Amino acid sequence: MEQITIREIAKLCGVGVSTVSRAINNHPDINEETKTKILETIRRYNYVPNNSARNLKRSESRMIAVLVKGISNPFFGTIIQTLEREIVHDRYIFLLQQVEDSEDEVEVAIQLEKEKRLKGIIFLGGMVTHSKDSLERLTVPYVISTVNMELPQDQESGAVVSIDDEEESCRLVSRLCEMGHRRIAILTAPESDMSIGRSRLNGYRRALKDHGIESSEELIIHMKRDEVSYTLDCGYEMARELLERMQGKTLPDCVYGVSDTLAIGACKALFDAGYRVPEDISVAGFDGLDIAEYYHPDIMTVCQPREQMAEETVRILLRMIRGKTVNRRVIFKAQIRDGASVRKIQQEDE
Amino acid sequence: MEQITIREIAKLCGVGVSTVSRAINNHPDINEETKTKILETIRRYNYVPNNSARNLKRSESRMIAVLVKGISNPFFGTIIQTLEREIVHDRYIFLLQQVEDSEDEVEVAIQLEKEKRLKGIIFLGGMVTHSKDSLERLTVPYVISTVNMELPQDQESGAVVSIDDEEESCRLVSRLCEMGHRRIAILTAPESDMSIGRSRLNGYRRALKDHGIESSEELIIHMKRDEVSYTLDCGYEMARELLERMQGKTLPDCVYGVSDTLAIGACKALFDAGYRVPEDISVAGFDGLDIAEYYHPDIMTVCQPREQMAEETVRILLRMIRGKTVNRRVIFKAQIRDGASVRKIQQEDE
DNA sequence: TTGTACGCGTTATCAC
DNA sequence: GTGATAACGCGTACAA
Repeated sequence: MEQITIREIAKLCGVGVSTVSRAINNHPDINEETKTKILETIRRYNYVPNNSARNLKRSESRMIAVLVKGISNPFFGTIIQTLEREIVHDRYIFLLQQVEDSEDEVEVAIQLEKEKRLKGIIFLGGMVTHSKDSLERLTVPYVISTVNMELPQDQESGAVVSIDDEEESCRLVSRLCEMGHRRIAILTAPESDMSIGRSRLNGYRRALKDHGIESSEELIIHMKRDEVSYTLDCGYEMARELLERMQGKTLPDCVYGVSDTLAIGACKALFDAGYRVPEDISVAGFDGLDIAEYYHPDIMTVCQPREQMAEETVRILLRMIRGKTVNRRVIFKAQIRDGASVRKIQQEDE
Repeated sequence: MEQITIREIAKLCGVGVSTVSRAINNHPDINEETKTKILETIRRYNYVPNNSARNLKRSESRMIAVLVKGISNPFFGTIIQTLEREIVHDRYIFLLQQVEDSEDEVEVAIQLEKEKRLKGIIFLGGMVTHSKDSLERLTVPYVISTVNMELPQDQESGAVVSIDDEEESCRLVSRLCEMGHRRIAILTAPESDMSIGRSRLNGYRRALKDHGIESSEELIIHMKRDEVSYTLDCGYEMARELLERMQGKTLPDCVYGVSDTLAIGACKALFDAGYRVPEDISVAGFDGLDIAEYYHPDIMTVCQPREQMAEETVRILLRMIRGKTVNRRVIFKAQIRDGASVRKIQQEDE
């Protein structure tokens, strides 16, 4: 299939290639008449400029890329929308790039930066551990969003926007304790995980300790097979395992899933086993997904200020692009959203 | 920031650029020793080839692009995963490309095809109406997946894989009728919509007619403001409107949301209004999302065979790429998944 | 096995 | 206002 090029358009119009280029790119110094004629033949012949050639030649673009690992994660939905809105609002071009689980997001970023002459980069998800060596190879500003990562001190072109997972998890569990819950089970990431699963587990442990409750290993359910997967399925399976472990023992007062999806999956397992939520057992989640609010009963959860975080992410990135100094670490406060999935336990229970 | 190029690597190693190129691209005809030396210096200097230049020069790639409109739609989650698995399995490179709501997916495809020298294209979502003119400009095979679109007869390089939305919707509503429901409300897309919302509404109408039930306009709720948005919110709002319309009248037996998200949103509105599902009113959905199964009560729905459809999509595309003839229109049969959200109504009700 | 030279399709810099 | 022409960075005939 013969691809038509700018040269042929030029020939067809009896003009030089640079004139065609001017017409395409809305340059001011061009005769309106010739311009319309050129655009006309471009349409007639369905000519489409080759982006690779353009990127190659162009010294810069106004493009900001959002690299997201696990794009089907419902947590990212509104965040991506907000990022896009803000980026486009500032007249930058928005590029959403999916990163495979097996890929290294920083490597992808480094390649993309060259390929598209990026102005800035936003990382969403992933980023558990990254040597400063690889981050140093980025030559444009970047923001790591919704992942509470330690940034090397000398990374002047990088910033982090997130919540404090451990702290918020601790607050949630404290709240549960204050509502009279003492036997609180947790569904979390594999033992090997060093990301949010770990932080939220640490917060859980700290809250129990603060309330003089001894944490029991049998109430801590980790995902199997070292696979991090915050899915409904997974929550279901983990709750099943919990119930199995509990045979012959007293049921926990409450099950805390470190993501809303885990919590909802757990609810299903409890219902299937004939329990009621929250009458027989309470359930709490984390993240503040819409579905947690729409579930019946609605799930008590830690609501991350996703829109604000996304807005702040873009704000910081743009400031860095413009060479201004910024706060390189912004930790948002989350809000506990009460839900009917957690009941208040009478003091007489103790 | 000085970007290092292949030429400088060549100079540093005291070899020609072609030798460096050979080392990068794993060409066989190169001395192992020089190759390792080159790769070593590439690493030392953090050289990264410019993809734009590569794409420009390369006459072909082994890349298949998946263009998805509305990437955060949970319906696409497992489909995308399956597509990727199958594409990678056949040793093609998978590229996921988001298409903005405001963009024309075919235009994006035409550009991308040139830029990346694509071998094939898969469209997911969108594609409501497309003139054959624009589709004709694609020079590589493509498959429109999960959208039941009419393809112009002479489009030899295109195919469609989907379900028959009208038929399946009709089957679902017939099932509801057979379970004793007569006053069935439907929550669907705006009147202007000509895509799945329209088809599913048509199926609803046909089923009622088949069962000798007169369809009542007041039981048909369209989305507001001509915005197509299959969200929980939207389902909630529409159910609220339905309840308002029903003041002083008998409640419908059942609410049918043309997507599971709408159905779940509707449940919330019903619960908030003090009704029980399904005791006071039944609810049914469409699509077969995981969350419909995990919801409490679990939602009766039409389960699209998403994995099979995704597999078939790739199979067809690969056959086309290899120049074989294919069935250019594959309509899958969906399966009604029963759920506790719909109750059986005694015949005495009539 | 290796190096030279050309071309991929475009934009930018000049002259005119 | 317009047209040559030189890059952009890489892959690949072809010659060595």
